[in-house]
Amino acid sequence: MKNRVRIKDIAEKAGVSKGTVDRVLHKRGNVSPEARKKVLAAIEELDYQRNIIASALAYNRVWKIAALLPRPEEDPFWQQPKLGIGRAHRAVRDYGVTIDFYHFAEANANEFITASQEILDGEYDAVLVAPIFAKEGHDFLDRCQDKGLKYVQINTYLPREDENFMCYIGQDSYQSGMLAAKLLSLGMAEGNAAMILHLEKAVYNSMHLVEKEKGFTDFFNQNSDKSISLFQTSFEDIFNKDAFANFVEKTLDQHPEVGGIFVTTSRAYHLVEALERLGRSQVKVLGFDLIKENLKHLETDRIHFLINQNPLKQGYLAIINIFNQLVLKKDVQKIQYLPLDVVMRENMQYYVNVEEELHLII
Amino acid sequence: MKNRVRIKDIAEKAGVSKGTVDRVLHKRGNVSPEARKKVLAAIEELDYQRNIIASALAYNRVWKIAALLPRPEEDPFWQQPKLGIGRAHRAVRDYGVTIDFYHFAEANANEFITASQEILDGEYDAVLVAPIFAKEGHDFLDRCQDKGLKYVQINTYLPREDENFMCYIGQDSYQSGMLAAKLLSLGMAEGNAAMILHLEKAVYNSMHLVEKEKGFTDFFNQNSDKSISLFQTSFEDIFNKDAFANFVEKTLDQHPEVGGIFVTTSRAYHLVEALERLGRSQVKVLGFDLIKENLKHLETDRIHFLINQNPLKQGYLAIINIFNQLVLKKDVQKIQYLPLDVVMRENMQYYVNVEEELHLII
DNA sequence: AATTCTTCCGTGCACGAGCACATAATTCAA
DNA sequence: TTGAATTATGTGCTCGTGCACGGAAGAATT
Repeated sequence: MKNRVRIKDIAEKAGVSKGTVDRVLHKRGNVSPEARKKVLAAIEELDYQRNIIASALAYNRVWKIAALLPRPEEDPFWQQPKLGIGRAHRAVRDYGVTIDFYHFAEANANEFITASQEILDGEYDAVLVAPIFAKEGHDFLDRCQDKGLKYVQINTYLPREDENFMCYIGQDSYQSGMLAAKLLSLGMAEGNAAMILHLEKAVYNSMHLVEKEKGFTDFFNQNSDKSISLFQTSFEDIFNKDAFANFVEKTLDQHPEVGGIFVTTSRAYHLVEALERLGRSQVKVLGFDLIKENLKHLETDRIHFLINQNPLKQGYLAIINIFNQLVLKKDVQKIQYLPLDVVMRENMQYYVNVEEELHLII
Repeated sequence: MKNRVRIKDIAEKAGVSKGTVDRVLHKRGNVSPEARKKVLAAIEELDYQRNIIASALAYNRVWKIAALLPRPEEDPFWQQPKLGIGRAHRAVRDYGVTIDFYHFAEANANEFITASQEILDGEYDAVLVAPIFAKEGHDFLDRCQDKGLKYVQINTYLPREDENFMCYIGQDSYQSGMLAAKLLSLGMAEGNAAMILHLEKAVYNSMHLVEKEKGFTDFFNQNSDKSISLFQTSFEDIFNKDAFANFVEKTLDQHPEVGGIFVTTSRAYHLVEALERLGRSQVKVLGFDLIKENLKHLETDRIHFLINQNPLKQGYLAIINIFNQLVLKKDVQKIQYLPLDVVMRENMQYYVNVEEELHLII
């Protein structure tokens, strides 16, 4: 590593010792104005940049990060961010970063509260959280704020202004609705209808579902080259297959002109299985997330489009961003939207592969 | 950084000195079988993993990488890999990695030869190359092989078997043709025609254009739910706008049923401008690459789809892969296809943003 | 004038791995 | 059985940065 400017070089140039340079660099005080000036001039002139490697080695400290996510055993979606966090951890481990996982059930806000309390008591440097409960999420982040604990949000965005909010990594739900509408509209003819289907409990507590629906309807309002009618439905009890098939059948009978169905959650595969039972597979289906169950149907073109939420990347980038800010002291962007990947049978393999093998520094 | 197992810990556990452990780890020999056995047992038991940070600092060597690409001033596409290489360089700089750029004109194989000779003379540890000339590319890689110089290919893949071939980072051209066909077919009706348009000189010297065309036609052969006819055209002299407009007009007059045009290169914007002059903007257009000229038309829905070749990521990952193999001594995958991103007006902003700010370790 | 207290600055060790050199143990030859 | 050659092992310095400690110089107090 020749030619790289070292602290020692600055010290020589400025005619002081490396200790003084160090005090200037770290703003530790106890430096005379003249010495300070000479050091700063030397830093400027030689274009000094701290050697991160040596710095990390010398620091020899532990950066404690907590990750607070829904239980991955219950929903395959949440395995992906956890995987991404693990990958990122391997990339930054040698800098002294440790990560502890805390989990809660997706339907259980109390578990969220309990886990978040443990984190607050745990002397962490930063926390990565998926604040899927709006109220409890805000409460937790308020307390992080009080305690001076830095946090990164993934997947769900709770708008925040305080100093400790590092960044949000996730999707633009509204725009994903727009994109869904565009994709479904491609194959639809004049007079067709588009159906919005929420397969989730308590839809209107989930801001991102509301936003998706809004984007979807706005697209059709703004693009009126074909006249397409819209309607919205939802169904909660998806594990009751008969009831669900009945519901689908009745809805389609009422709306025989349906040309496309927008499933706002990751459960498009349930719809497809119902459609198949009913022998109504000609309608186009769009859903979210590259989970196994969906991919199976994408491969046979029964699901026509999936929008990828990049959950692995969400976890990966959240850790990398914490690392950049905490350890490398870089500024990071507050809102980081991941791309809305359009996945079809013809390009799915690459997204699935990428999930398997994110080719970054390990 | 507590609890991490160090060489010293292994030495103590095995009852030898850290020098002996070092000799075992680096297979330097001069270790008695018994000592070796004890050391290996200790490594196993304590699950030792080398501290990359400390290792890089101690190595204190320079890794010289050469990058051989077309001149970015001549084609905006090639600015992107160069940007990606720069980003990656910042991420690995402190490990002692240096990168020198060599450029050649896209139409000038002699410049390629000259530059590659300089690289061969330059004592590099690895070279990143876009071997867009098949013959000259193979010649160069043969000489790398003779000299023991490791190489990574981006963008264009020349199949190689030798030891020095590290990996290929780029696209699957055949599959991108398939995807293009699927996308254009979505909006087409029974009896429509799809047009393949090569806007490039010497098309049949460019393997990737041939592959794209093949994928495109294979899609329609394999999916015959609608009967769509296909035909192929090409035009070289794109900078002669009148001649090109004439050509487009004549072609469309001969094929009035054209519902979609597949532009196999990054020059879709030329087509769109010609169509506009002719007042024939209703036909769907698909092209490649998120360059400024294309994005302008994507935004107004005159280009309907762009397939992203991820040129920035190609450059970024090429360097990261060299780093992983050279410095960190990890195995890397030989063929790494990047995803085929479907970009439309509704999701373009995210891909453009990502190009601006790749959020990785800097 | 002698003392404490600041302010300023330099020296030296630590981090963990790599590697050169010195030294100890063993083998082999004469 | 002694000396040389070979093999095995340990010691200590290096990389660049961070930080603690201690000393010097000057200001403030008695």
